[in-house]
Amino acid sequence: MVLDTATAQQQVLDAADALFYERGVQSVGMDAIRAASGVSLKRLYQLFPSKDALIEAYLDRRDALWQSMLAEHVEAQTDPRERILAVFDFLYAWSSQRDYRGCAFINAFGELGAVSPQVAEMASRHKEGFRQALTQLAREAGADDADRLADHLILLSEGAITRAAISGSADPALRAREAATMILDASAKR
Amino acid sequence: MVLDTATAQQQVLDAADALFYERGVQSVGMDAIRAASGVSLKRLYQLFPSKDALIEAYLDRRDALWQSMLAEHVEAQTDPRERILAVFDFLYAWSSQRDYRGCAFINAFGELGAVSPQVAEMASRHKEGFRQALTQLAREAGADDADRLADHLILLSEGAITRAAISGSADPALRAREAATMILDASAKR
DNA sequence: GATCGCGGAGAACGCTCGTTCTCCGGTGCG
DNA sequence: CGCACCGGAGAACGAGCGTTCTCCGCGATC
Repeated sequence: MVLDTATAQQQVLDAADALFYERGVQSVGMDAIRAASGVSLKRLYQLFPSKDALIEAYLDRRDALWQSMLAEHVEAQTDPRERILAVFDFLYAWSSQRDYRGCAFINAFGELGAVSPQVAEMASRHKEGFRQALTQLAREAGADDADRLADHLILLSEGAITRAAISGSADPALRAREAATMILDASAKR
Repeated sequence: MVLDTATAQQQVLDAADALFYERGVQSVGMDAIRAASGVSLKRLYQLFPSKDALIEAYLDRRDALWQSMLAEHVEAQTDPRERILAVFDFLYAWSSQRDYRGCAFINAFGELGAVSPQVAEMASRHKEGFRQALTQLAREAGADDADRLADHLILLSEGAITRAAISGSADPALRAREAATMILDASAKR
């Protein structure tokens, strides 16, 4: 089977995403990715010169996908407060997926953060991006200390993400949404 | 060097704890634990028949240690509200440690949760224990829905734990404490 | 003092895995 | 039609690792 570069790359990334996310980065061998993608090892190494490069591409794509899914939920709302709460609706929808396994960056950081500065850096950047998105939403909502509000909201979000993964339930996102409304009310009343 | 069983076990667990926590479970070989503990491989395998068994012992000890550190901070306070906030003071102290790398259970779950039911189960139990401790504190504080309050507090806690690990700063614990006071105030006012 | 057995040091074994190499069939171009 | 090249399949290689085995010295026992 002969594939042009673009679709071969797509299939490799699809396979890597599914396997890395499901089983963790270190537990998945390059051969498993070859088998799942249907792309020969030779080609695989032409597209990504090492496993590290593939991991990087995997995380890059996750980051982009995650941001766009979040944006989709947020942009469906117009009221500034509803836009903030939409973050938690997104988390609920995400953590309800059958194959949900938590945040790929937190998982990769736990696995390799101390061993690969590359991965640590990408996790840090991913979370910083999320922080900035929340800060922007907090600003739009007219918070007098948008940074602080964003910090509080991000704690609830991260908590919901990891608790949902470990407990295997999407409930934490609902609880996080409740807590977020309380924080929003308390912030507004100041 | 000849060691009696108890101290050999102690040294192995000390070495395993330091290495597993710092670099992740999969990145550390049995030989590294042998070198760090000064216990021969033969003895090591007499004490722990497999790496899996050692991982289990490592997590067990972490769980006990973590619970006792938490209890220490909580019990230093008598006022119910202060006892709840002491949880966040504990998180601050913990995440300020130089070798802090987040929650060992979250990290192990990210690495092996999908591959080892053993590890997944232990992570789940550890978090459940934390949840129950918080529920107890919430009850003592007279919350009308202690379970819900505990759920909100645990989200802030988990968020602080993972954010501190990735950002390399202990600030998240301070932000979590602030958010917790807001949640407590809002809960009391109902 | 001879013997037995436990423990230490580390070599050995078998397996996995990241990466590269070999062989080979097919395809496009002169 | 012949040839050069690209890509596929998978063997091969070298390293790392979990686990076991071998060899040897030492202390205890009769």
